[in-house]
Amino acid sequence: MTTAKVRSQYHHGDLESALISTARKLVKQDGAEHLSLRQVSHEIGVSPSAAYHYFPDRTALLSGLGFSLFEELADFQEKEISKIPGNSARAARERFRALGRTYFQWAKKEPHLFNLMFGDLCTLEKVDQKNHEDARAFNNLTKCLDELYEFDLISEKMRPYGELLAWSVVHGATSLIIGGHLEPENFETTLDAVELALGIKR
Amino acid sequence: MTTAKVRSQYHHGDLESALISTARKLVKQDGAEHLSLRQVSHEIGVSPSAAYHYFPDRTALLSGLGFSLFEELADFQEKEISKIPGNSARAARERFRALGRTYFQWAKKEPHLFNLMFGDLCTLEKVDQKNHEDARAFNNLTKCLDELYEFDLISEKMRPYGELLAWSVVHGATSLIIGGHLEPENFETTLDAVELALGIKR
DNA sequence: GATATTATCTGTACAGTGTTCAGATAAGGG
DNA sequence: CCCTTATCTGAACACTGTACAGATAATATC
Repeated sequence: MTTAKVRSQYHHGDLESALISTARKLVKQDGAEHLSLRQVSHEIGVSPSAAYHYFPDRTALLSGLGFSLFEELADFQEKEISKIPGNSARAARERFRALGRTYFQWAKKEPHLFNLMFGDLCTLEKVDQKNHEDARAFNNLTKCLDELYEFDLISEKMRPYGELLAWSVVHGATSLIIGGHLEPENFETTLDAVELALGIKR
Repeated sequence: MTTAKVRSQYHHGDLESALISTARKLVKQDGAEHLSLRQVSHEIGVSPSAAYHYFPDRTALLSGLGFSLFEELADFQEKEISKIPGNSARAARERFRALGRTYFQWAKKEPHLFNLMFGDLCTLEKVDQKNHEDARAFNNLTKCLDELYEFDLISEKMRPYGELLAWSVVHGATSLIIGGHLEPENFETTLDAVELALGIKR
């Protein structure tokens, strides 16, 4: 269904995306450390060693999945933000808040996938590609902050810290809440704190 | 050496702490997902099934280690902060900054251990004990913020958000830098941003 | 001090894992 | 139609977590 190629390939579909998508399903359920290559292969109906034609490693499949999740998160954020139209100051402020909220919402819905993205497995490898991935979310954040700045909704003193502060605090609160170190109702409070911190007027 | 009991136990030392400390060593080197119970046992010189008398599970050993790391981090922070004496406003500000810096420094030095603490494995289980662990770091933060407030170094408006904002942003920046999504030199900038955000006067 | 009880660890076994590699099978080009 | 190339299979190896029946040492009881 999601695959582009014709369904009736003779002894295979397009494996690469099938591997990633069923890996996604299994990681979503049980977490990254419980993902078994053999289980993925079995679920697809293919031999255990078939995957090695597309990924050199189990961890390569996982980090491949991880990178695709950065796209997925950015898609989700952009889709939600596009629901807030208008060129007003109020709309700009709501879009900024939605950017943080969607980050949290997505992670809350898919904690195992979120932990894969920011865990040990996507850490060292393929720095170039990864920077490409999270750059998209970062650019959205910059766009949002620029918009706030145009409407004079963010203090000049704090503007240079905008991206760093907003991303760090949203990511940190999300991560701590998912890990059970903070309660979920604290997230909106944190967003309030960010707005106050950046000098965004109510 | 670190063990309390006499060294010459007949056919065992005190295994529980030996298990945790060599698990610490191996996770520090290779990350939590590569920890093998058999390797731990072999390194200690004990049978593979011996560990099951102290931990029901491989993940139980890992989360046991994880909890001990919260103590270790708090120890490190308290040790460093105690190096900054005095009851001055300047000292209070430096202690606050040191609290964030030590969090980052420790994580930077032990990224695999840090990822274990806040990864999938220490997420769901034993909520009571975990709250006990990170409560110590949280109390230190509260103490620091109270001290700042006494010296009138933090705005009244922002004080209620102090713990949430500081912990989230420090944890978030740390996590993002360790994951390679932000550059390390951004951390001090982030601390500047927090101080500005909380209204701490230079 | 000898004996029974309990805590601690061993040995073996099983199912499942990642990974390799020589070959089978199908697809597509000459 | 054959032959090259991409794709997948099957068997094999070393390793893993875990269970369980027993061995061994430490401790308590008489």
